[in-house]
Amino acid sequence: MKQVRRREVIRTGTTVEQMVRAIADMIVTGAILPGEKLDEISLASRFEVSRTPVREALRELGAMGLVGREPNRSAVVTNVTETHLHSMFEAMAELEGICARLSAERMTVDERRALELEHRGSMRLVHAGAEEDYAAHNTEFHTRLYRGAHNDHVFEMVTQTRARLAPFRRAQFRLPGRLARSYEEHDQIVTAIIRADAVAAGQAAYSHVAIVSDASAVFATAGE
Amino acid sequence: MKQVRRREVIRTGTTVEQMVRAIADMIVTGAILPGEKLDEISLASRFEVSRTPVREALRELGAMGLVGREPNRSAVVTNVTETHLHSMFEAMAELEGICARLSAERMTVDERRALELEHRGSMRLVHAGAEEDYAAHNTEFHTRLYRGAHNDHVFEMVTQTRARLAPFRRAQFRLPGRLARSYEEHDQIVTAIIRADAVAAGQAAYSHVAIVSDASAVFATAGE
DNA sequence: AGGACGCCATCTGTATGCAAGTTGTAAGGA
DNA sequence: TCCTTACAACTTGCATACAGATGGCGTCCT
Repeated sequence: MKQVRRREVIRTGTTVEQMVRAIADMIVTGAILPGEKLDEISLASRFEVSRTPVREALRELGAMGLVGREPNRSAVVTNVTETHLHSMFEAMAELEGICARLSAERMTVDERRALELEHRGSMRLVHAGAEEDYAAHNTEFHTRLYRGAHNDHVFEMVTQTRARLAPFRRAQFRLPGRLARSYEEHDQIVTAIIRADAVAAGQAAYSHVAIVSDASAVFATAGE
Repeated sequence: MKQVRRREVIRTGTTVEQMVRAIADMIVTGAILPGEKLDEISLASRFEVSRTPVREALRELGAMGLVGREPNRSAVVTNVTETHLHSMFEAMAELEGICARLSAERMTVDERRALELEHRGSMRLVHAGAEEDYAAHNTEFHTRLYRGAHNDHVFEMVTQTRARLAPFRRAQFRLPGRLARSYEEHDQIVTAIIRADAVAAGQAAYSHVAIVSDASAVFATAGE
């Protein structure tokens, strides 16, 4: 059976980098679902380029782990096994813990203040139950943690891991009461960082992610 | 000035994956040095293929972080800054710590036994001062730690990080007394893992790598 | 003599064509 | 009826050709 679903043509600037980002976004945002095939010709026509740059984009996405590639087979949006998913969430928790710990030690005064402001500002989103907006805030909040660690390589790893987990985490804030609990957990992290309590920050961040992982694992399997 | 140095033709099987591995090996083993340009035409003739698969291989290496790519420029073996190098070593220490900690918790009896055997067997290499052989043992030893963590994603991250650090770590066992000290540090890690003492294993592994990092940083800069 | 402009060589980026491999399907036989 | 097998359509892998960009070098002007 063919992919009958019609896709609109995408007119970015058609450089390979932009295609990579565009396809990655589609995967991360769920416009393309895990397991779905990405054949080169369709993508080429969607982006209005030839197959050559598409192939390069797919290979890059493969190296990033977002799509799987086998010889003479279409690229496929990676459909990770449950154990691999678990390993990614666990790794994510470890990485977040590292970032929070290092942030507690290394953040500048300005960074600490900015983090706290960002965090406090999200309280009204919790009260309003604005899931979408809170999700955006959440991304920003965590990105600040990653940057605050002042370690480029850790930043790279955590960013990539987050990208690969994104497809499985989409519905996390739909869980009843998750917003409020998330805020609480952020609060512990922020407090520890302001205090420069590295151990507490690391632990708080670790469990924050670990909790989300449990919740999302349920959703990921339920959504299939 | 042209790259006058003659390179022999490489006759692998000429699939892109093999080219990626071959080029990655050259970078990791130092056959190609950081900062060196990798122009597509030369590589194509060396591998006896056209530019197309070479381009894909280079893009993949770029995604892996082994080479840098800018628009309309040759790929360049990544010449990391000192701070980035430091960040990678720090990340490596964190990852090793995680692996050792998880290994202490999760290794099977067989894995623990194999690790210990591998370790004990290396003692004679220390006494013989066999740097090359000890380096091979060292790789094997650490790989066992990575596998023992039973976490695919962590394994992936630590493996990739190690690959990117390899060019800067080549001479590490040339330092006087380093072999014996390395053995001692391995011993602490093994002991902790056998005891299933996660915290001790993590700390021992962390400092083991952190120490190596200091030593190698010296060498990396001295080698320029 | 020094600097600026422009041309040329060279390399990267993309398109297209062809060969090889894979998958789905249909026909034939057990 | 079900399984096997062969063929056909389609998709990927690679090579080649062409277009666009960049950097170096020489020339010309000041």
